[in-house]
Amino acid sequence: MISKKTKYAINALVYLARQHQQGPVLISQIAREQHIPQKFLEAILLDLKNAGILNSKKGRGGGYYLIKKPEEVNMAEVMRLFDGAIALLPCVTHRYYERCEECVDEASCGIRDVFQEVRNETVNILKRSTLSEIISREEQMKQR
Amino acid sequence: MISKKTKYAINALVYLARQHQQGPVLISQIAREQHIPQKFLEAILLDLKNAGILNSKKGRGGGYYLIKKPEEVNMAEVMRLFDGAIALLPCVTHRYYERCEECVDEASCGIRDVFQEVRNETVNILKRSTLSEIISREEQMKQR
DNA sequence: TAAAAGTCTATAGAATTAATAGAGTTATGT
DNA sequence: ACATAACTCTATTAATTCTATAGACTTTTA
Repeated sequence: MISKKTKYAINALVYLARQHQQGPVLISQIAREQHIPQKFLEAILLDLKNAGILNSKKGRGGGYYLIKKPEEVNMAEVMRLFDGAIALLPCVTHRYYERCEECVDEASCGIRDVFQEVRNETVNILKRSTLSEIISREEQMKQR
Repeated sequence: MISKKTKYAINALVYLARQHQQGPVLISQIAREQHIPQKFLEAILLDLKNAGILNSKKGRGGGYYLIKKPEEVNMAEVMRLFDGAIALLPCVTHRYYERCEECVDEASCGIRDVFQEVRNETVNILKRSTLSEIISREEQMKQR
């Protein structure tokens, strides 16, 4: 399961992507409308800003806004930022690789092979799932 | 990430499947050869027995052995047994369904739609990954 | 009938996740 | 200039889950 942090992050991003290029949005507004604890959300938005996805403006009339294009922000990136590796085994990730302590022979491990496949397929799906993709799917679903 | 419990379970199952129909295997032997803490393994094997995958024989010459055919035990089943749902979101599972508390409108949720896809693809892969499938892949990898 | 082997209950330590509190800093509009 | 709105940072805590261990008990069989 993904963490609440990731889920909150995605929801906030979709919310902000919907008002792309309409100026900064208050943290308090995002928190209220997306049902996210405000203090928790502050930390999340800050991480997204440090990752170069959002930017913020201080003072009166300030808030957070998207700086990447909605079609350039994908779910794999967001998940990695908050939950780390996407793979289900430490020995099948590129960036967070770690050997399984109990492993007898990694090179011929059939389990590893299976989860390698799961990881690849999952990353493929998550990479093509961008904010704009999500929003356009939502519009389609609403129309029916 | 999957839990160590699931990982240990899979390793123990593959180990037992390799000696299918050759009589009971000692817990202590599985623990030693697969590098699994023995007491922890005992609990795992018991769960697998209660799930109808293994059976045990007590007393001298006893131990655990596979009662399902190796081609009938798949990774989806094992993962669900120890880690619960395979899906990454509570709202996209069949057996463990739960609404996301913070969700504004589930019916038109684009995030849900994405993770639905991930879940379906993952379950497909895990279901076709049986013990015999894993073992035959391992044989292939060893030959090279 | 003793030893080998599985079964069961309880507990504890470690790690992670989720959430909150509060002080501090910065930018803005008037 | 300056009050205010808003973001930033550090600590702390509560809750949950995961991993592992201990020990007593029961069953089976040579």
